[in-house]
Amino acid sequence: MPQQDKTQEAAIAATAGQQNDRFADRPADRPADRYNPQLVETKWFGRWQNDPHLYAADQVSGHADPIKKKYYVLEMLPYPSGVLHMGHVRNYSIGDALARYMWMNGYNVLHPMGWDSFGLPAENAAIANNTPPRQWTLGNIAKMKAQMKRLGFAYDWSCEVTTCLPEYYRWNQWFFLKFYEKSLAYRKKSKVNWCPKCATVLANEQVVNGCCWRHEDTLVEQRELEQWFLRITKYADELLRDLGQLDGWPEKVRTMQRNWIGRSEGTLVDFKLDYSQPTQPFGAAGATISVFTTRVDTIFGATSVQLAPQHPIVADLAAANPDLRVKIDQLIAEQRQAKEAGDIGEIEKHGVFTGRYAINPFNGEKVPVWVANYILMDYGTGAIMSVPAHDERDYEFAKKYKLEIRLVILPRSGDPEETMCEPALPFTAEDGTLINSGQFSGLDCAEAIKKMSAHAEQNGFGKATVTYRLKDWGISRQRYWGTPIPMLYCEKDGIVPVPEKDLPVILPENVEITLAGGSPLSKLPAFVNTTCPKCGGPARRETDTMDTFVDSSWYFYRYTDAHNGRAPFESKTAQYWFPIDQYIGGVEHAILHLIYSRFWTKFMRDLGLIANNEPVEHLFTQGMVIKDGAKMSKSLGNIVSPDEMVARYGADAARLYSLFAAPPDRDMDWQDSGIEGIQRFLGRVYRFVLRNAKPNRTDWGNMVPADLPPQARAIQRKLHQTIKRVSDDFQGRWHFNTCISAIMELVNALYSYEESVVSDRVARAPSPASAGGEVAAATPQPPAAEEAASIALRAEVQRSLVLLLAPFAPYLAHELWEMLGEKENLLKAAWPRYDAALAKEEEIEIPVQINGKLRSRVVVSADAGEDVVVDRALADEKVKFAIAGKQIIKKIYVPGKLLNIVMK
RNA sequence: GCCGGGAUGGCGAAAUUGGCAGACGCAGCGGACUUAAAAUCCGCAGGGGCGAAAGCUCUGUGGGGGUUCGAUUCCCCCUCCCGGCACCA
Repeated sequence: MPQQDKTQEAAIAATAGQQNDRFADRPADRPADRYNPQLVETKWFGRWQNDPHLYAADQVSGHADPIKKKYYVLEMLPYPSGVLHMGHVRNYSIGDALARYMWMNGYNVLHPMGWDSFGLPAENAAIANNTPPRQWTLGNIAKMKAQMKRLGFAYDWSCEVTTCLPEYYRWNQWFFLKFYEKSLAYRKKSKVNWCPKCATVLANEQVVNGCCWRHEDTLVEQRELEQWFLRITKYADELLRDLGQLDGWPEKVRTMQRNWIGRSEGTLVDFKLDYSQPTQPFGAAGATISVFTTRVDTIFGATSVQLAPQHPIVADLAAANPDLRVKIDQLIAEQRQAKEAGDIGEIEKHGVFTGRYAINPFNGEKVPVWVANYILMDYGTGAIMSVPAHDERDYEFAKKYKLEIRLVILPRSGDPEETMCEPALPFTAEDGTLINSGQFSGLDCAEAIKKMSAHAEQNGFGKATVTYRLKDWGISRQRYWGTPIPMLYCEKDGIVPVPEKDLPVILPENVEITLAGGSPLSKLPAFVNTTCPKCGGPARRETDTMDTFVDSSWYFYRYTDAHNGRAPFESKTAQYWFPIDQYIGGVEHAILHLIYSRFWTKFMRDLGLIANNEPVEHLFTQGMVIKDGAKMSKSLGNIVSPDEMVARYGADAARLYSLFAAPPDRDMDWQDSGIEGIQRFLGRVYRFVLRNAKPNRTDWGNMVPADLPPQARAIQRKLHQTIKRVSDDFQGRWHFNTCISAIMELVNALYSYEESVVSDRVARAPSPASAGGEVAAATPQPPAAEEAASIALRAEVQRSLVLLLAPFAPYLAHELWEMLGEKENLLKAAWPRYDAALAKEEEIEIPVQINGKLRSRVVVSADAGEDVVVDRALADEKVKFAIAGKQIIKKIYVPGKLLNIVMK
């Protein structure tokens, strides 16, 4: 504990004796008279530490309570960098509030936490500090776990998952074998991002503006490497289709996934190179150029074929033409530069004519074959037909190189009699009619696309097809700190999977980590050299490790059965808990993690391990934590440390503030002064309960009488309104900022009530109150009936107030709960219910407008009809004045809301 | 360029279905308590004008238009900020 707190504590202890003796009936360990978060939180922290099963879900196999409904609430697991940041605190505060709310509503709640603990930072740290990645990682986990516990998050640590341990990653390997068995894992050559300074592969997300994230002046190269892929594209259609069912997901995320999958229906059409011009032999790539188009209806307007510079046919054509080779290399360089600069969209279009022609199979026309820098090899077939009249890019290109522009679609006119007019070019809309298109002239575009695709297929030069932007998932990483891919290479038997019984393939330790010379594992003969399980001969191990997104694709299933040594998890248990009821995390994972997870779930379903089609029922993406107008980052120096906040204001204040400052789905602006206000509020609650809690009284639980005095009735109404507001938000829109505001309003109302009751009593009292500052002590006794009503009401209010606060500020809530003399565990105490009748206002104030301008207000009973309101309004002096001498045209009454009198 | 989200007091924000704009909190100001300060409690507070004051009045939700008795909210156009995607054929 910091020195400051010790002195503060000492000061409190020293003054304690001087305080009045109203709490003489409290036991010796009585609470401090002032809210001291450190005292409260360390006390409960200690108790919770000693109860490891506090937050454990009911066991499923055997004796889960069949009446309780399950609720699986999950926050995205962190990478163990070693220190929590405010974004984590916000994320976990949302999930924790929800978990606690669900517990209090009687659910069987699963609320686990784990560590996404493989990945490159551990290797960097190993190089920088000469610490083994495992040691560094496990040390970080210990630190962050301690931080999480101190923050009071209610996790069931008995099912903690640490992805870098063999007990977990062996199941990554097991799944990989299953993928391989089903032909969904395969090996092929592929382009990867390569940083020459790091001498290693980078993930796409580690390439920033075409440069290495750690060497910002070093351009990333593309290298061809043999890589393992998972065939996610097999599920592309299902992944797309089922997005439609995920109505518990933000539309933004669904849209992002839809775009990422990028399904595009179109037609493949084969253009044969012109045989009548055999000036060169055809190369290995053959003589047919297959193009992909979504607008086969415009094919009669195709006036050239455009190839990506990397297209295999281009290499053949250029082989015998050094001049062409030079120009094409130039195009490749331009394209690469644009990609690296991240503005491939703005590349200036360049192309070069190959000197060859191809034949449009629809009309037998010869069209020139060009190579262009705006054609991408990794989309479609890397070749297009160019239709300048009906495509903006083709139009721009044709204008530049003076290629023919031929109109083949006219806009469809609404009136069939009307002559169709020539559109401004390029005309790219799909509501048109074909012209100059042989037998297809006169068809609508949509109909033409179908008929022309069918025509191509019947005649063997094309077919309707679907293309995706989504690519198969390359999971090989030439790094050390990851799951070894369980495959072997035998000279005799080729690629051989490691037999299941030999799993896990253990990641060796005591490995020298360097950035040079390829994967560290490849330099370990003891790891690499093994025997082939088929022939017993010598074999080499795969030395690549898996992408860490593999780890996070299924970890939430492992939570349900974290210690299973025979299977990744027990199906029955997973079926009980899945799908996840609520998943909470940052929107930055909208694509990768969340699409991989969906893919993995569908694969596990096809394996028969689970029954659900989707892993996550409701997804919530919280906003970023911002300070001084920018995302918190070391380089900007605007980091707020959770540890420091906990030390200064307490975990409750840090958590409550992270929920109070903005709605959770929006970015929140961290202001140090804001958290002080929250601490003040918690102190106000503390003092109120401290003043009013009288745990030894026997009339504590008495029913609140129906005929309360008006001021007490107002408090009761406010209480029930507050319970309604907070409960509704948990059920619906999750605007915890306004929930907390509502609780603050309730507390403010209690202070006013206390004040007014006291002043009433003082007014009634025979003599002025004696000095002393503490209102209650100075108060003369009220009549017995009123006192009883007041006590019963206060008991209800205080209990409910503490319960309402429990999801947001658990430490203080537990402390106050104990102060109230409650014995039951607050975590399992019933969430307060509101009574709609008690929450209802008896009298309401109706604003009266004249011609839309507010002129007065009238007070009526809540169930008053329009006549009453109008009568009351017309009798109002201000209204009378405003309408004098004018004529009432109409009266608009919105029940319970407003009256507007329209005048002339 | 396309697709989202956003713009409201000095600041973070609220207004849930078209109905009193600014709840709640911060900062600020005034008062009480105190020898004093801190802490605490009470009160004031969008801006302009008039008024000693109570109050009255005009104005105000990025800008411009529209629909409506009534618009922060719905429609059209524009500006700026944030996020994602981007010659995807």
